[in-house]
Amino acid sequence: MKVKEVADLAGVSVRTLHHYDEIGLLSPKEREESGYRVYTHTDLEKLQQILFFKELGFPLKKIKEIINDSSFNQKEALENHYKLLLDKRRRIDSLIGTVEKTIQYKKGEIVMTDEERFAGFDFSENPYEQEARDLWGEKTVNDSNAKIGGMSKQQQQELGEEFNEIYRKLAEIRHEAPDSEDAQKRIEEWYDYLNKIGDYSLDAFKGLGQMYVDDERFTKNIDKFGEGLAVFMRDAMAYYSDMHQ
Amino acid sequence: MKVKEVADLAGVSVRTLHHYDEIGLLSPKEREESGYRVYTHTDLEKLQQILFFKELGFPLKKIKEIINDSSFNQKEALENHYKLLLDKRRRIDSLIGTVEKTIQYKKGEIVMTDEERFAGFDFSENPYEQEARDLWGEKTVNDSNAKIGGMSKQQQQELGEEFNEIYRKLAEIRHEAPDSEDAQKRIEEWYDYLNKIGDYSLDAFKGLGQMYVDDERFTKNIDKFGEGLAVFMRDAMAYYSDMHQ
DNA sequence: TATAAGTCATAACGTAACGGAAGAGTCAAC
DNA sequence: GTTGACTCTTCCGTTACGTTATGACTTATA
Repeated sequence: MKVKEVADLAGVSVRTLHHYDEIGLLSPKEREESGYRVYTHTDLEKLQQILFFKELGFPLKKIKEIINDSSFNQKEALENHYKLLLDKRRRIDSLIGTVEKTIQYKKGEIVMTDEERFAGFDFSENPYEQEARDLWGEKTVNDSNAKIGGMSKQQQQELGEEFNEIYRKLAEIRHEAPDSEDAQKRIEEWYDYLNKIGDYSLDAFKGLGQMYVDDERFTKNIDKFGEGLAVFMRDAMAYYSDMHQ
Repeated sequence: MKVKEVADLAGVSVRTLHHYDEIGLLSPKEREESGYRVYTHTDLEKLQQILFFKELGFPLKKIKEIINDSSFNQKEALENHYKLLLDKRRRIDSLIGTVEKTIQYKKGEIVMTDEERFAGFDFSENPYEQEARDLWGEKTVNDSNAKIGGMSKQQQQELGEEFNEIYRKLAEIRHEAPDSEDAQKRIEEWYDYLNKIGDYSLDAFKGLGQMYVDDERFTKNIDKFGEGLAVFMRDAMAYYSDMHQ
């Protein structure tokens, strides 16, 4: 399918699809010799996913992180969408209630507190946003190590790539012993990398590793690269920092 | 109430309230000697209205036009909000249906057309957006005469002011005869003004006047400045163009 | 009553997700 | 063989705030 067909089908603009291509969110693999974008069935499925996330208020950057993640699970995602859409409907219902009340109030039939007047607007009041966060990981793998905050977005993105690279490499060798030469070499890379961002003492480094196992949000995100990676990293990081004191 | 109280109550940021003040959407009348903004009860009611419109996807500029319009009717507005929220809920329901179907599809239980895959996303498919437009006037008075498109936003805004000015003046004299000297002088201003934007022949000018009466969207918007203004303008414009052929 | 914590103000720059127009190539149809 | 409908890339514009930065004001507490 060509771009306008897709746009009409999905109810988005051609410009939007171009934009999604630009930012690498949805880039149709194929191009005709003319240079025209050709969207396959799989691209349509992906677009559907994207639109679900968008409807639920996720920023495109986050959407990209989520669905490009190798461990992204479509079925799980759909079930989460389902939950979040129900929440959203509840919010709308709450707003409808507020409108009804306000109409009555205007007629002088009831009184209304200021709080009631804003019921349904306040996102923080209901679990909607929080739930979304919980379902998809507080801040995603990319910035889960904080500190990154103080850098330019440019720098962050560049680091993000390397970040994922290191995780992938570690995942590959996660069944080796944490104190093996291979593992320790990779962990050193990890330590050096972290110190390009922040300032990690060996102790902090060790503590961070422990957190990978203790904090389930970290565990979940890290294990996306491979089951058991968090534990493996904790052990390798502990060994590394003990050895270099 | 001071700004943070309001922000917390309504679930918006302080910056948002500052922004609304900046653009003149919601400017608390009172200030303490310290310069602090003080929001009254009426301001809260207005904020509620604003948030309803925002929830329904109206841009702030349009919201400002609507609620600052002297003819703005709160009760009517609330009833429209109610309708539009119901629509929105239907859209969510449709999306929920789409998720359910997609899950079944993934399980291999059903087949799914590409159209079904995007049901609920496409705003143009359901009457939601169109209804919103109908309820609040196609493009509002400001740009209902098209042509303005080819100008910088700056210029448009400047013209917008004058635009409203002319309408107001015309409304003041709308009970005089359309061929009176007064009326014809004002209509000439109107003609000159239009030709600063586009290129209106006298015939086009006459036709435009007729449209003010024939197209109920125009009628509605124009008559906001005063009941019967559209008819008055049509007659005055017809007379004017006949006289200057 | 001093002083720190919290809140307020303005100002100015940054960002996200496109919109819209320009200029040029492509494709199907008549 | 020329329209008319699409397509491409490029680039500037816009909306609705977010995010500091800097300085003044208020309030709770030592």
